[in-house]
Amino acid sequence: MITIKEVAHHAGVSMSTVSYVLSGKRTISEETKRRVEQSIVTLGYHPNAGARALASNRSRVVGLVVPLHSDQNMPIIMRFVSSIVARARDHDYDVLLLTKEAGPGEAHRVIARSMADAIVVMDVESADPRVPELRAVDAPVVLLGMPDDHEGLSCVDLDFATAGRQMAGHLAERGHRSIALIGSPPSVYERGTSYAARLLAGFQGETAKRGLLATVHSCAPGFDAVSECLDDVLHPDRRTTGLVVHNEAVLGPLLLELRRRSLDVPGDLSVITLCPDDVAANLPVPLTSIAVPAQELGAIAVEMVMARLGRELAPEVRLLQPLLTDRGSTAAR
Amino acid sequence: MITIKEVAHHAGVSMSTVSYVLSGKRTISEETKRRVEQSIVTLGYHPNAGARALASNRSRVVGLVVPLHSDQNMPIIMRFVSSIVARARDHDYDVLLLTKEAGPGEAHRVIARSMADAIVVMDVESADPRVPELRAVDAPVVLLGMPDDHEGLSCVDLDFATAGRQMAGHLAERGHRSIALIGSPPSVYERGTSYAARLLAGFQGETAKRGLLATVHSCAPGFDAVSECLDDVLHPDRRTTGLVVHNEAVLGPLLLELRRRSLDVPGDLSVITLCPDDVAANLPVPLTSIAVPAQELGAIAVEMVMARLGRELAPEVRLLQPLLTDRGSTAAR
DNA sequence: GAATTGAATCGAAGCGCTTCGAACGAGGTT
DNA sequence: AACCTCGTTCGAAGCGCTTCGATTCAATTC
Repeated sequence: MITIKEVAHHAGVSMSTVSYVLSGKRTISEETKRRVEQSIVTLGYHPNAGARALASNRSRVVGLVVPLHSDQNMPIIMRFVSSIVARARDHDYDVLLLTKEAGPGEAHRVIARSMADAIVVMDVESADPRVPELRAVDAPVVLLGMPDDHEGLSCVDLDFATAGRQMAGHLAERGHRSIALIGSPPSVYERGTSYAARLLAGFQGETAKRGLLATVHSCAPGFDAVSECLDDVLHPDRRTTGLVVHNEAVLGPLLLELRRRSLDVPGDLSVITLCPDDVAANLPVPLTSIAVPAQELGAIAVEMVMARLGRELAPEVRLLQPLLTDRGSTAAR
Repeated sequence: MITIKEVAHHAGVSMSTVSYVLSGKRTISEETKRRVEQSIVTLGYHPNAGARALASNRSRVVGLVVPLHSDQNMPIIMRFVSSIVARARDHDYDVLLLTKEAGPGEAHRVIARSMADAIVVMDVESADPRVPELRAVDAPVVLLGMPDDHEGLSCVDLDFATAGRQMAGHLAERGHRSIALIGSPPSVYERGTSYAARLLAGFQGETAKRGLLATVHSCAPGFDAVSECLDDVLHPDRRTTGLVVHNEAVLGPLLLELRRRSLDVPGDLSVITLCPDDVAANLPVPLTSIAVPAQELGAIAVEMVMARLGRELAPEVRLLQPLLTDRGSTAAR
């Protein structure tokens, strides 16, 4: 293993000079810098992370708590992870993979052991049991998702309430008077998943305000469940003409089932959804949708965490405003 | 921060004694051990990972290279990740998240910097460009997937050739004489995805051996592509009675299209597939299938990597034997 | 020309841990 | 009584890096 000492010797300078070339924390003459960098390349030097962490009291690692068993939304979770890793690397940070399933102690463990300098937590729920423990973690913590009680914690999320309002409004403006929200399986609501509840609240607020007839349906994944749910949604009494779908896993089967029933989108039924843009665009019928800006949310989370690494910074909640893309799956009536 | 020194002082022993209590590398009297453990709890001591890594030359971290952009199969990728993290934690190892997209240098980087002790690589392809670089990494490396040239590297994978044979055999034994393999889109084969090619080889070997009439079809996702593909598969000349599907994305649309054509499974057509068990079970028609044992594959990968951490061990290829679950979607004729 | 300044570099003291040889008794052997 | 053994424990030397004065030397100032 090549050490900084060997580099120093090879370049004819002291260890500290090499260190300062690497960190840029003191001015080094161009000439010396060049020689040192040359030696580093020639010898193939790689700084030892453990030694660095020990001496500097910084690991250059962020811990990321990922829900690995989450029954659905895997693709979108991956998008978050992917953007978080990429942004972290931009800051020359690596990502330590922690799982939600391993329990709440994990964040504390990696911080206490100085394995990571900060924590990003995904998939935070309304009444997330992890919140108290996270509040006690002695390092910057940023949550993706917004628990009801987020005092003292920094959060980033999409403004789901506004999204719910927007989607209901979009249909209302096109003359729909009876619309339905197809949401996640009951388990998701029971678990108190914050985003589901907030979207629901926004949806119901808007439909009430506009005096629409609105129904809400939980839907499990799988063809049978979808078919059953549709039976319910399309009950003739209600003459439902618009669907707001907040359940990515169900989109494919739902469109299949509509086709099977010879219901045209948007001729017979208008459909609007909230899901990643490429999912909405690549369905059998492209859907008008609000995107979950996973990329941006992840990037913001990393920025927030990085900003809090050096200095003490007040906790902050950032709600991204939804953006609606019209793909022609909603019609006027 | 509580250090081992403070623990030692509190327990009235030397630092080294505390260290040995923690590592178990030397015998310590019951009495002393008890006192030290008590002090650790009382003071809330957590060993500093950097210091430990520096002194012991071991990071207790494994690097995991994950394909984060892979457009499909996210759920199954998560299954792998999840089992790998869990098994690694069983060995008191943490997982550093590296992305396939960040390029091949990543594995080398984290090893050279002693950020990780070993590497697990997911989603390895036939002619994976990463293979040469991985071979040069100075640490245990285990691949999930089997490149054509895997000399000097350890690999774990499902035995796709046998799976192809089994599925063809399963239909043959039920009296089918003309069967079709519906595979992935051409792009997958062109990319040289190792598993697709191996399954194909097994399938063709078995059908040849048994003297069956066998055709092979690439199929893109989407309704139209599936319908077109089916036109081809069901060409009257061949009187195809059995389908082997190796393309998870196509399963739903395929079954739907068969239904639309009033073809009963398994009455008119027997279908067998390779996909995760819960996918096979939750389709409109539950399908007899071979599962991808992600859990086991991940666990084996971790075991292999751990086994290679202490001692020098020869590279090894482990192919898990496929397990077929009958869900009644194939009939005798 | 002595004093001051400032840029560039050096030296050494840690950071918190592991590990190896040495030390120390107590008990058993000759 | 001198000598081993063996089970426990201690001391100290690093592991490779960062960082904080201290130092050097040339340029500038009075």
